[in-house]
Amino acid sequence: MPRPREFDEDSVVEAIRQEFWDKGYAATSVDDLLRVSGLGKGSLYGAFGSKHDVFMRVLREYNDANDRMLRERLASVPRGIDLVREFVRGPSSDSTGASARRGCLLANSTAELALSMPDVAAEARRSYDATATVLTEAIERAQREGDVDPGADARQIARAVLAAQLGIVALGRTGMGVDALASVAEAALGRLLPSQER
Amino acid sequence: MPRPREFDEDSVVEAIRQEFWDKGYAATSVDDLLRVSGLGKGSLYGAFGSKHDVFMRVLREYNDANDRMLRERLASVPRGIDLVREFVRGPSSDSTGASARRGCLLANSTAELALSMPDVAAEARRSYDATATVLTEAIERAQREGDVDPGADARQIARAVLAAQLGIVALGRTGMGVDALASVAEAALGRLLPSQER
DNA sequence: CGAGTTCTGGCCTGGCCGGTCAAGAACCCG
DNA sequence: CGGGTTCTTGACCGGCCAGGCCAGAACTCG
Repeated sequence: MPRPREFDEDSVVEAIRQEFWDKGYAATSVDDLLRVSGLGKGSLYGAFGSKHDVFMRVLREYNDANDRMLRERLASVPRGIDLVREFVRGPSSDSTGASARRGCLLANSTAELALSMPDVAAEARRSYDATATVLTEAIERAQREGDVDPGADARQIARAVLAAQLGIVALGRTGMGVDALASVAEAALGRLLPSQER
Repeated sequence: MPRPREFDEDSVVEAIRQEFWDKGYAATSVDDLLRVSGLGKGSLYGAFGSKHDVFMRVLREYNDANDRMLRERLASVPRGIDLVREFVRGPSSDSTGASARRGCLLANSTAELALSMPDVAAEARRSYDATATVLTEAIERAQREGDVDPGADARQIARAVLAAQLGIVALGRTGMGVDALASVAEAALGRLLPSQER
């Protein structure tokens, strides 16, 4: 019996995600959110709550989507080690460098907010842990497939790989060229995963 | 003949640095800066210019101090490879984890602002380049000292080490425990620098 | 077609935003 | 001790901030 919504919740979340991603949390005003979503103030607050609530929702959905994508890639990739390579090379795979400059919403948000917003820090831990878990599985598979030394601690390698990728993302944000970025990725890969068949 | 300043410029810059470091750029108001510095508005604007100007000055001095410290450590450390180890372990060396949570002012600022403030991005490139240069020198020295494979590309290793450290800093900001952080550092070090004598 | 429920747009508020400026104080030099 | 210069204080500006609120619209179901 109620009046139905005139907007699609998912596309609003996506539009708002773009805005937070580009400007950061504090630099994005609620008016910005209204502009990009096309909503009125009442609708936004009614559907999502405060600015902080919208942001947490955006961040959670972003992380969930990333983790899901990573899992799907792991299932579809020919060898476990390929996922790891893809993961580390990802940030430098855009030839224009635009997406490298943009960085990762989670990494940006953590750097900006983790100290003052405990829930952002907790969400970051949750998501990075999920990522490390998928990477660990990929590396264990790579060990079974003979691409990684079976005696190594897969979880430790996974964490080192995650750190390297985060570092590459951070460097990419400086506007450093994608070729230089790619060479960092290759250097890290070559040393973190010294497989026999490179 | 002029009236002399009543404040010490350096200690004002330091107090303001703490504030920007803890809260980020956008979340820090000019009133915050006045409060922590004890200055009146006119004095602050007269001495430093706009909020943006103060911030850039703080950031530059922070980076310069870090690069200078790294150089000094390179000069005083027994072996080149020790500097690299120190550098990667740094973020996890505070047992309480407080400084790990705080992260690095440059990394935080780059993540928050690089896209919307080109001068921040440029300053980040400059500083990371300086860091990579010192690391390269340390690794070249380590090659001469027999701690690193002399056939390797020192600059490439340096960049991979820098990326790993940046990643560890990023992970530290999530509030992840220092012991886990230290194990990431050791995993990265053990694989990036497989010296014969570990 | 009326009652009940939710959604929508935007007005309103109190306060904080970054930044300017004027008036007077503190100092040095002549 | 007076003139010149810079520094300090704090009032003030227009505008934007996040969020509250409300009047009315859109819909479903009885």
